[in-house]
Amino acid sequence: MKNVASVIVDVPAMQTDRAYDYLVPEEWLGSILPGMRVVVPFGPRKIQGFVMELKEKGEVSKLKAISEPMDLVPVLNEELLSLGNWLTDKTLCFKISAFQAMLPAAMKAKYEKFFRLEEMTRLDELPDPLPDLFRKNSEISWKAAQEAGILPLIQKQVKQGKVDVIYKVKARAKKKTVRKILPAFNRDQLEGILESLPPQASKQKEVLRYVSDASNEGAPLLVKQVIENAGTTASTIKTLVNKGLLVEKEEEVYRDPFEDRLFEQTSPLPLTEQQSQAIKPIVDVIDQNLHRTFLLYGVTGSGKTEIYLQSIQRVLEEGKEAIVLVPEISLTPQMVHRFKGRFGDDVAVLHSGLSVGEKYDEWRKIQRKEVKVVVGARSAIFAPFENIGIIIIDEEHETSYKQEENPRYHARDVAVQRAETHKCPVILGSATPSLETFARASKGVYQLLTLSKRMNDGDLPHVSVVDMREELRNGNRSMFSQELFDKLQTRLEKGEQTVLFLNRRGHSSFIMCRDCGFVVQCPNCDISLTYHRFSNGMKCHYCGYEEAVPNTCPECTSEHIRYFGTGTQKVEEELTKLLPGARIIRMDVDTTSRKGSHEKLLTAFGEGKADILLGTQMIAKGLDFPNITLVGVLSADTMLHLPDFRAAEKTFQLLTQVSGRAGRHTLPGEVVVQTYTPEHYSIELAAEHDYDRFYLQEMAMRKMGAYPPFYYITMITMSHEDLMKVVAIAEKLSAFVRSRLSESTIILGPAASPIPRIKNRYRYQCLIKYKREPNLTPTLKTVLDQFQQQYASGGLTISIDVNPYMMM
DNA sequence: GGTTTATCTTCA
DNA sequence: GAAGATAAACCG
Repeated sequence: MKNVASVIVDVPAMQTDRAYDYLVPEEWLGSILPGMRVVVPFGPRKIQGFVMELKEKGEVSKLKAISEPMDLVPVLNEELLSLGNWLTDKTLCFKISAFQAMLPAAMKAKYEKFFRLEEMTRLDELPDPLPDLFRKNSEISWKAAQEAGILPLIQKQVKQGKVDVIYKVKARAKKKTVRKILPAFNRDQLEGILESLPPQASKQKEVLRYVSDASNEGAPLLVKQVIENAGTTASTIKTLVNKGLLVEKEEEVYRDPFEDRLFEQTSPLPLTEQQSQAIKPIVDVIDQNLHRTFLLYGVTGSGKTEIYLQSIQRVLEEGKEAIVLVPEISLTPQMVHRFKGRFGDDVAVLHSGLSVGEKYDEWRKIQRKEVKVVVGARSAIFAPFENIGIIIIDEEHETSYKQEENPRYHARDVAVQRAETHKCPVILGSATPSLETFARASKGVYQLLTLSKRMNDGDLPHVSVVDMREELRNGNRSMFSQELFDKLQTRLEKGEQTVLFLNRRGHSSFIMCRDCGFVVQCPNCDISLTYHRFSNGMKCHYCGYEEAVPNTCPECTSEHIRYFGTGTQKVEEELTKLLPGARIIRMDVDTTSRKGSHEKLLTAFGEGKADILLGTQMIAKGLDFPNITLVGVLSADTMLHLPDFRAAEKTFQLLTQVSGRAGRHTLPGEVVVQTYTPEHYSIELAAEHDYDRFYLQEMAMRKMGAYPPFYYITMITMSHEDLMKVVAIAEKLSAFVRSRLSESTIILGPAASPIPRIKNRYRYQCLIKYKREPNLTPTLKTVLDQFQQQYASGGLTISIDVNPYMMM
């Protein structure tokens, strides 16, 4: 009899990163299955866990029993369970983190502690104010006790055995319900009932008539609607329920994030010659149930989405499911429209803009097989489908597909892994593929499909690169070059729209003293504080530290201290000064933080309510309005100087992407790129729309620097409050790693991180570059093991990032 | 991660 | 020698 469950418990720590065995109580035998969440006793408390497998015998002799199951059916199927193990191996994360990453946040448990009277304890034994409190409630929450300042008092009672501590696991997920009512009689009885009611109860009679009439077939009616349609109130209905004439019931509903939106149904569009060529191999692979990865390399506007849609159509016809990943989808409502438009209610949407509850509901639609297609951001790659027929990753090169916290996975790798098990194709789509992907396509590891023509046969916009040093020499000190300014003005006159694009990184507005050059820095992190006009304060992006803007320089007491840099707010100010008539929409963290505001601003712009859209990289995506004929990039090279070997690649991708926003329809588009380094190949070649040459040039650079795709890299970052300690540990750690890895492997460092201190912790890093290193994972595991003690006691943290995208 | 248990400090 | 602080061990 398999009545022992091995369980991964919700304690993300090295020591607990293994399965614990529990007895399955008789009453749950057969209903507790692998992949379910359960509540288990762990030490003195109760926590959540995932059942891995059922077996006959436990590892130790006496086992505790599972307290209760948290699910009716498994939330992780067999495939996802083994995918979790794979993820753990690949990213060196805790098992529990891997499983939690695969589920919506709503399913992560919350814990709370309570005090309860021991059975034998009488109230008068306790000191004030405990008797009163326990008289009111049989349980006092830990938090409440703490807030009331009586925590030490209660804990004393606990020690004396008079009060007990109990631990509760709370499910975060709440299913949304609506109240509905049903008549408790059938239609023939209605007249009799109406007569039996007192004559003055006219409202009640009206409601009964309405309900009896409206609920044919005995379908329950929404209370809300009855109130509206019968012109009554909640209390009338309540009275009728109390009289037993109506039956009330709660019914579960999905929160619908797209409730009041209509999606116009679309049908497959005829494909161009190139599109048909590209889709053929995909369809072949679908028909043959094969796994293969395709790179769909198509210039902006070449119709990649239609290929996605028709491939999915094929997959659905075969009775299978599809996963579509898009970068931070809340930014591309247009994409949602296209999928909902084609596949209607078969589509679930998972993106960061949804509330926890909404995400949970969308996830359950997938789990219950109520949808066939999921469109979502990174984590949607874990959608619990069981019969996947295709996985599509749009804008494959986007770095948001890499999760920057544990488990540090890349959705692309997970996609390929899942597609292998499901024997289905993966399609990576991009106009500017990542070097890694394009290199694989060139080598034939991926199959390359090319779309070189724009669908409307339009030309790519003309890009002119403006040397800002030249502008400066000519005495133009503003942030707009003469050329950009002239073109802006022409657009305004013609009533056409402009998008102005500002690189945020490295140019956020900091506070600097004009006399001595002093920059206000965060006291906890080695980074300058960012000015926020909203609160007239300065904020640290890393630790959240905030302080008011000083009136005088703390260094030299000069009064010429003010904010610098080209924040979007500042650009907006200058724009209104230079072009007083222009209507501007600004999109940045400040104006888009509220839910739905992003879409609202975009819609307003699309409806022509503004002449200029000004924003950070968030506007680079999914912007597709016919009236945009000018795109301006204010400073193309800010990103170029970051300490990141992908800086050139990112610059190229970004410039290509923004330029693609201009002239997508009948009106021709123009792009102006302002830069201080016009000779840089990433800027030059982006202006020429020449990805192929950029690829060759950048590959040469990567080869020289021994970077991906020629080498794999893994980054180890150590941090500690004590600078000397972290230096010592870093030395020891890298020496150890060096001793265990092969000769051909390059180990850089240890060296201080580009941001040497965050939240008062000093950071050192070590970069490992390797071509083939079978010993790497075991070595890293040993590292984690060996430094565990200091990890636990000395406040050391080690983070390992296999294939990092953030080098800071 | 939280809790209990073992070990070390500190101070009368 | 007890109370308090800190490190180590364990959780089935």
